[in-house]
Amino acid sequence: MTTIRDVARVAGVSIATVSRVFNGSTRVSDSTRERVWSVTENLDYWPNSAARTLTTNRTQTLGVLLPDLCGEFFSEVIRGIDLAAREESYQILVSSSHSTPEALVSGAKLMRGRVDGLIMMATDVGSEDDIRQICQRFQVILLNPRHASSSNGSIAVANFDGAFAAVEHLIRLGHRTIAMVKGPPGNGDAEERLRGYRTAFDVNGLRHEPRLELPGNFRESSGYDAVMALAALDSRPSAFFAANDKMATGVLSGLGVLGLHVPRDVAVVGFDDIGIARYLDPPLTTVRVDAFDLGKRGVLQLLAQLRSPDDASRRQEVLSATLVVRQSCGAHTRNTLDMQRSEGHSHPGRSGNDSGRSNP
Amino acid sequence: MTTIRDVARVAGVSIATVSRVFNGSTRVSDSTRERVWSVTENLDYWPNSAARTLTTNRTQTLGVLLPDLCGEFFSEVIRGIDLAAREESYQILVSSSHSTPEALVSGAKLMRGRVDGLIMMATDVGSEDDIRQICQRFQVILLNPRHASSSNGSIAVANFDGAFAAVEHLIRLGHRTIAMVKGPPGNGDAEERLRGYRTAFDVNGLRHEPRLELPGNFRESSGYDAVMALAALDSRPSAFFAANDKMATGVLSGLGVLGLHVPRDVAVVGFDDIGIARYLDPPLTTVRVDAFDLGKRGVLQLLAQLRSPDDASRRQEVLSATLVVRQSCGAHTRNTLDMQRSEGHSHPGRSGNDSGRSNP
DNA sequence: TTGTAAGCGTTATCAG
DNA sequence: CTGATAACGCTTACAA
Repeated sequence: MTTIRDVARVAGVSIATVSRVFNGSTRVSDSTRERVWSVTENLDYWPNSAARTLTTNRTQTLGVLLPDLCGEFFSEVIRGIDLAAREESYQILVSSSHSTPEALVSGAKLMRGRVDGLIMMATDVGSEDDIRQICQRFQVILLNPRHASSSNGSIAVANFDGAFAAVEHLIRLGHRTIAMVKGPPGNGDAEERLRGYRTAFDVNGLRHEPRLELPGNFRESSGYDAVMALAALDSRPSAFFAANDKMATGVLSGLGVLGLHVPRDVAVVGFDDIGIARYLDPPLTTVRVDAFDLGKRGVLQLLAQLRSPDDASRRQEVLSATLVVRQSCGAHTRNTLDMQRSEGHSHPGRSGNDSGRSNP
Repeated sequence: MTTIRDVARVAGVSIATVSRVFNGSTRVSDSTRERVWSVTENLDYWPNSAARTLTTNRTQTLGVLLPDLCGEFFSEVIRGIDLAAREESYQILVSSSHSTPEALVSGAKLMRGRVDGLIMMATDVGSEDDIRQICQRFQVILLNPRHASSSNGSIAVANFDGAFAAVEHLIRLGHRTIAMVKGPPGNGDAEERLRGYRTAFDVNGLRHEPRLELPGNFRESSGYDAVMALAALDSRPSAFFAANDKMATGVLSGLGVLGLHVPRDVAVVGFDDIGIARYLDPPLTTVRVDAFDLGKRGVLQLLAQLRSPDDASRRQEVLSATLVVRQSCGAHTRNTLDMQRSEGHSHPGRSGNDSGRSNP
């Protein structure tokens, strides 16, 4: 393994000079510089980044701590992080699939000395202490934090606003009995979405009935189950709001089994706008969260923070969640299949995910 | 920033002893061990991984070099890598979005001294020299390599076999005039799939007509264009084989516009089995490549290689590509929509991507 | 069982 | 402009 010493020896200079050449110092004569470069080339020398880090305390690397890499949403977040980081010549060190706060901390420990800053998505049950522990060692940007505290930069997702907009939209369409399939208890996103649901009723002078708030766990099956649970009731809801798209898919299945047509008999709205949402039958009205942008913004804010670490004003950004109206809510009158087709073709090859590259 | 020295000083021992405690050496008295741990706790000391790397030459990190992180396929690969790595207590250092061989090399350079090995997906136009340069510095596993050479471990994708199976399936269904929408020229995957297409004809004693081989670029629009290009012809094909699912989607759009029903009038088969394939109308028959498994296997093989570096026999694995028969090829007689529904509900919450966690 | 000290491959601070 | 040399934080013989 060739080191800077080898280059220095062969070039007949000191290692300090070689180092200067690599770091673009001007205090090197042209002839020396050329000689060093040429030797470097011949010896095919690659500097050791770890050693460099030890002295400079800089890594050109951003740590990414995620609770789980499963699912489209996280993939998109990672993609956003990666692209933004690459743009700024940073690499990313990923440690994911952390299901417990302890695992999160141990992942963070391994990053000590190997990253300039951290982008972190806290777990559902994230212990505040553990997170604080991490935050006092690294420059951190929290993605979708439980509680935005001013001591850390963060990018929150407008769960409340999105849910509110979705339910208000249903109310505007004339719905009064709107069921909600909730997310898992203790999950911050789920709670905010539920709050948005309830508030939409309040604001419009309506009452939200507890019996219409059905348990769910973000999985498809719980959407299905929710429909079945309500099927027996006397006054069935005219609309369903599911706390995520997967459960909305289950709701569609359940309604199909019951012989109910969507949106003619029942309206359905989801949350997330996952890839398949527009391909469902009928295309799902949902609330879109731009996961890619979430990651990208995290990087940009972290980099800004790294550049002015003393700046105490850590920003708390909020990523908007926007209602995407398709067919499942009944707002459109067009034929469902026609719409699906035309939507599929109106932007050929222009979807955000379309890299135009081979798969694989 | 507290270091091992601080711990040693406070605990009243030498740094060597502290180091021994952390590294689980047995040659430390119980009392000392306890004292060191307690001081570590109090000082809240986290070891510096970079420094440790410098002496041990081990990083517990795997480098991942990808041409591009866009698209579902790569996300899945990353996910497979991440999960497998995590399973073995490795972190991953990602450098992606490399469009040129030079960028790939510069990404690799930055990994010098920071990874134990590399998982690399070579670019379409990957210069052999650059790749060799990288391979002689790191333990490398090549994902989906252009040409599997025995000097490197690799996981190839059975593009040829998959395409062959797809086209043969169409032939068995009675199709004789089968158009192919090709991938971009120069792309290894595309070329192999084309070869599979042609060979299926040869093997069955049929002739493949060049006029039925249409240009494509892996984007949706080129599938659409291909259909339009053939629409004018006298003897229209009874089936389309697209080199990837995105183009197959475009083909479906095009046929829809022409008023042709799939699969009654024309059969369509794609390649990749991207997430939406089963939700298309009709559900797309395609060739499935398990991207997750590709990444996972890469990690496992790399780790095996790291454990016996001298073992000259670098394995060349091949990842199978299997035909997934849905409705678009016409092999099934069931009602299309019924099938979609039942498929959607028969495995509620059990899809590979379903983490059961919040999105976000 | 513990301490001393020589690295690991760089960068950075001095003199020259 | 260039060269010694002391860090950087840790591991690991080698001694004690």
